[in-house]
Amino acid sequence: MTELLKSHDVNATGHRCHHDYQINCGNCRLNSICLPIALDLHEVEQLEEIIQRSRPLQKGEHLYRQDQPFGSVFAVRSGSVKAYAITDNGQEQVTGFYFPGEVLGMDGIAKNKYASSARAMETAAVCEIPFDKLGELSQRLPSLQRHFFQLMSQEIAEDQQLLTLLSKNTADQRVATLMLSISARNKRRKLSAANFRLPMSRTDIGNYLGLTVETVSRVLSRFQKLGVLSVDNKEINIIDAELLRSVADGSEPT
Amino acid sequence: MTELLKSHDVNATGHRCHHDYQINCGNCRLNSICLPIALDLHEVEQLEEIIQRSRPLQKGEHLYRQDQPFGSVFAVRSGSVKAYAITDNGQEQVTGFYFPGEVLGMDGIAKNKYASSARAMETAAVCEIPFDKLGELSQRLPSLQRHFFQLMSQEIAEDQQLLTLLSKNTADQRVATLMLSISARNKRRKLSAANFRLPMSRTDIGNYLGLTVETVSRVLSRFQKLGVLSVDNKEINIIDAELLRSVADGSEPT
DNA sequence: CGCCTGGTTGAGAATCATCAACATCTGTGG
DNA sequence: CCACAGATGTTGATGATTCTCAACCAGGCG
Repeated sequence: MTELLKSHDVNATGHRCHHDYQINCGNCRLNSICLPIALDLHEVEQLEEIIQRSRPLQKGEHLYRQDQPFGSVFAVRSGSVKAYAITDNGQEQVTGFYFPGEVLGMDGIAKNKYASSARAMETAAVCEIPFDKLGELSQRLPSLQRHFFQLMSQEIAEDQQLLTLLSKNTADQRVATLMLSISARNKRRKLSAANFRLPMSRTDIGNYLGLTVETVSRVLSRFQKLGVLSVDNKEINIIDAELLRSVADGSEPT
Repeated sequence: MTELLKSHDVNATGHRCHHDYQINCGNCRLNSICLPIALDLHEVEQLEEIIQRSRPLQKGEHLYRQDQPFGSVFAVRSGSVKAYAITDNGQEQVTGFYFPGEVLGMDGIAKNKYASSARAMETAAVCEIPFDKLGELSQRLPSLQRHFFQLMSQEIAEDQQLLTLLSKNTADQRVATLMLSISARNKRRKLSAANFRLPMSRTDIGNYLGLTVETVSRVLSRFQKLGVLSVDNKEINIIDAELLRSVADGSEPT
């Protein structure tokens, strides 16, 4: 319990230093994630010029809304964002969680309007990248064009993995996989892979994974009972990562 | 029964005329689907030059295989193709069905190797588009670049719709939605929206929709009993499209 | 302090998976 | 052209996982 509070402090500190308005792509700690390409200094400067950094968004504020005219894609700089779509028959589907360094909004390009809405799950800062300018710039910078093709391709590949998760895996496997995913993304940002705070509600987790709140809650409780991880509200502490992995890939019959 | 045979002939005829080797993008009946952009004549010619058209593939032949080095994206010219991925723990997941005019293989761009395999579900012809050349050409033709961004964005948006389907909808809704999707894609190709032959097996349908073969079979039988559609092996005849839609969106409690 | 949202836990119900038998279709070789 | 074998599809009976409904608990905020 007291252990968990410590890890929470670490995260909170991480936040504060990210809310730095002076940041640019060149010095951004996230650029190896957000722009994992060999853009040279001059090229980064050109990209720099089209990117807009606004004030941090408050929890609940929207980056964009479904059916609004598409204009920009967004890179998360700090905090976290969820994307969700409302279907014709009015049900909400969470389509993704986005952490610092990750890019969202690309589903709007096809129809020139956003296919989903995006809102901050906590205080968050984002870089807004106007897509028309990005297109122009990509005409001149082949590596930038290639990078964006890759980003979109990655989103496709990840969605397809998620399809498999929803289509073939049990509640245990889905929850375990999400925990591992968040852990891995934390690690990539040089944060703890074992301790983290979930920014989203149980309802959002369930919605994303195609499960009810109750099932998510039960699964997490069971994981705790089994000693796989500890749960204290939104604080997660992965105790036995190996076991969690074996649950996720189904080799561990829970 | 005899009625159905007739519709089958129509499809078969459609096939034959598509297996035309002389075809090019300019005269391709599918170009409004495959390239729904304002490429001018000269631009189409340039695209033309990089596209490769090989002999038709036999049923079961692969366009590409998972983990192979990524090289090209493919447009289906005739027949149909399924994409599927094998997960770490060895289970197969069908990630998509592709019909004439549709483009696949874009999941390979991110990691420079294909994230899935693709095989012909029946005799099929495809256009192979080497991606490095496409990238170069996109540098010079802004509308082509834009088109490919749109294509990939569309794939993302469609995958996310599929996520919703798997995550929130019943077996009935999933099957109904797939039938409507195939119907709509048929219609787009100026073929019958009501009568068509499913190129894929029940197993593939179930795999794609996250259901077992038995469930797919039962659902189709029930639909037939309810007078929504008629099923004769792979021949589908949509009898009450309105009812089918209401089943798909959940407003019809079957 | 108490309300309200969000989370947990329990009991019963429903959907879909599993297992099993049977039917039908396809294509191959006699 | 027919017969047979293997693959594919259908149908039924049973069972497991997850959902639904309901009660309860905890924490945050006016």
